[in-house]
Amino acid sequence: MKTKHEIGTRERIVRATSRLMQRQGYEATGLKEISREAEATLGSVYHFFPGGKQELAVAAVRHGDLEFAETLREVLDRVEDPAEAVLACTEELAAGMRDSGWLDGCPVSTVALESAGRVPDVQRAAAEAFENWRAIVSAKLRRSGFADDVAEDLAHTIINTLEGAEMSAQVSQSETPLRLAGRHLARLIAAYR
Amino acid sequence: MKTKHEIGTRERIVRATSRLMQRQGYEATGLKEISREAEATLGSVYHFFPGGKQELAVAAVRHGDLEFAETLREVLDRVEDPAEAVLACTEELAAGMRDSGWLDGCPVSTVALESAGRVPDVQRAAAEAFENWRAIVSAKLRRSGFADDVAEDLAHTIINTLEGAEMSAQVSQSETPLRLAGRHLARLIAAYR
DNA sequence: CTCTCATTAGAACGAACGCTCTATCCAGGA
DNA sequence: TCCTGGATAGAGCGTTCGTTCTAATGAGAG
Repeated sequence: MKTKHEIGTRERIVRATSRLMQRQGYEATGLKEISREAEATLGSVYHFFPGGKQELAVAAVRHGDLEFAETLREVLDRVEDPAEAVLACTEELAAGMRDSGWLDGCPVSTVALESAGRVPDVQRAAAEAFENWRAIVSAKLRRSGFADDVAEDLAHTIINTLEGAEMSAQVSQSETPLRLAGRHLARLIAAYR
Repeated sequence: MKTKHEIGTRERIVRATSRLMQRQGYEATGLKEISREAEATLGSVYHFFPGGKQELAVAAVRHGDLEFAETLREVLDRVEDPAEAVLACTEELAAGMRDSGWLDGCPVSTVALESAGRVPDVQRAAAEAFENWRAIVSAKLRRSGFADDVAEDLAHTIINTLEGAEMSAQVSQSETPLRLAGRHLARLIAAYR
């Protein structure tokens, strides 16, 4: 049975992996570091993830996927107008980034790039994350009256621009890229009205 | 003296490092692998780069910076209309990505994300690369009659959207993100005319 | 109580890591 | 001709890597 009141060991391991890989990436994050951070032993890590580091990274990417999907849904539901809603997303991202001292970027993108062409399972999980986020944005646009194909296409660029601006903001330690992305995406959405 | 006819050892090392880190990132690329790929010995690597892996990564990022700056300038000079020119950039990126079997993404972004908050020298070099590329796009927009501040701001989002779409294209192994980015950026530029 | 098995615990493995070090090579100047 | 110093060469340093393995633990079922 699961430990009743406190958080389960498996979940602690996944969260620690996600947090560490968000900040350091896949290669720079060691299993001993993960087990230390999760307050679990190496034995527990391999008990829950017999597939080792790769299986662990897939779980971490899925965790980051769900995590960001939830905040994305929340912000998009809070603001009615889709252009303003996307703008609100950039504010949210900028705030999170700044508050972490420019340490917490996208929980998926670093691992995604490192795994591309090298660790297929992880790459697939990352692609699924991007696709999930895109679907959330696409649904919002359709709810706001956009035609299906326009919404699908726009959602691609919205997510990708957010990703690019997030990376640029982190590397340059400035909110400007995200603020400009918000303004320009709002204008783009308005242009397709 | 430099070896006369053939390419210099130092240059071979930088190119090998840039190529390997483009595909594998900073952490996954070893110094022995670099020296093997560059057909140089470890002694030569440390002779030219006494600062070790970090100094090597800075040189590799600068190399990727200049490399992409050149193709960017070339494409933007070839097509007069700025919206069509940006579209041409996405075609160029899509072609390069596809032709490499989705292995060669942005020569800077993977290393940029890995180094963020962990290897300041490399992070700075990556930020400078993004800034250089932005300046090239900004100059093109100004040449096409855009006001200075509009050009500066738009250039930010153009580069960041290209980066995001490039990452998405690589991870999903599809040209679609880049094609859509081109179409939407063209529309955005037209909206600011 | 005893049995059972999911879970915890951590020592140990071979391989690879970044880096240091000494030795050698060899073209150009004196 | 000898000397000098940039360049090459690679063995080996200590450390850490991902992984494997055996043993202990401990709560619930019978």
